Amino acid sequence: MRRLRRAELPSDTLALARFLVGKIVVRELDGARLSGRIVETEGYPLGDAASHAFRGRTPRNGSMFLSRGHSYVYFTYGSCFMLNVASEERGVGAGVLLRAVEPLEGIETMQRLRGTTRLLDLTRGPGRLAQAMAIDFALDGVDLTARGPLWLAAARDAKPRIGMAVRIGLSRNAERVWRFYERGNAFVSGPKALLRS
DNA sequence: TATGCGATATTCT
DNA sequence: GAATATCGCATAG
Repeated sequence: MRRLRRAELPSDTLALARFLVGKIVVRELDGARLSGRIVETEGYPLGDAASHAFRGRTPRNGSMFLSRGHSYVYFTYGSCFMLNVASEERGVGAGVLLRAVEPLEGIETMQRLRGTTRLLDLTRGPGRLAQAMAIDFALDGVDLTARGPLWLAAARDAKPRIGMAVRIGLSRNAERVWRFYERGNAFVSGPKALLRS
């Protein structure tokens, strides 16, 4: 697999959210390799009231202000880690949430980490995806375009057919169509009724 | 298949 | 003290 270079990443948050669908997340864990093909993302662009960066920089969201291609990992609902990709220039706070992947390598390890063998429950949804790939605060702020424990790889197959939909679980800016997904892929999370195109 | 609710901790008000 | 970029189990239809 070929690692993505920072220069390949679109420098606009929503363009990056669309670009990442079909790309691959790779997790190097104790010499083993876990990987998954991204099938669903959400953009949290500059000025978005639903973005963690909206009210400025804090200790929690600092990684959103790194240059694009760095990870931003946060914890919510008392039990779920979420993996995001910082999406703008250094000093600007914005990001793309990775909501779901399709498991490729290391499925047995993911099953152990998740405590289930059901393939569809492994990485469908942001909290599950983080658990399946052993992602926590230790991976916050990592450069995903460099060699390391977590990185992004180029797409393996042809460009996916991309659909758009509203984001999940928000109250502010909930009507914005800033979720991107691969059409027809069973690993896309959320109610089918929200898929608009 | 669809909807509802409790668990859980970090952050900001 | 309230809200939250969720999950998994429960119940009903």
